[in-house]
Amino acid sequence: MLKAMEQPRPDAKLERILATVDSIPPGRVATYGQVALEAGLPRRARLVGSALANLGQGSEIPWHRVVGSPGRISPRPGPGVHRQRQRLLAEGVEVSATGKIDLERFGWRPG
DNA sequence: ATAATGACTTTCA
DNA sequence: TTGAAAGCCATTA
Repeated sequence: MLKAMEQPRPDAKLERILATVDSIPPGRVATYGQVALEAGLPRRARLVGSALANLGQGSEIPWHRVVGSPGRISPRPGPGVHRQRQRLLAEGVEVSATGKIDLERFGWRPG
């Protein structure tokens, strides 16, 4: 028998991560580490980044609501940073020209 | 199995 | 306050 089909869902973790990101309310932002923690995966901040990087264009996931620990949009190649800033501004989140966000005011607080 | 990589985080100068 | 260095860990090569 082929065990090629019985994959133990490598995506299971990513599913949880994406679900968590999807639960971030509009006008709020969460850090990568925070998302990982909420998804039940402590210390997996980088995995969250990978998951988002893997998203297609047409994804419904609000990836723009995820930022780095200091409340700053994580630098990356491409126009992603700019688009993220635009989307956040459109939601009413104050983003400085350098991509800084006040987590005290716009940080997501689960619970 | 070993090594390199990355949308991260924390620590230290 | 800023920037470099090390720590972390699943995914890829």
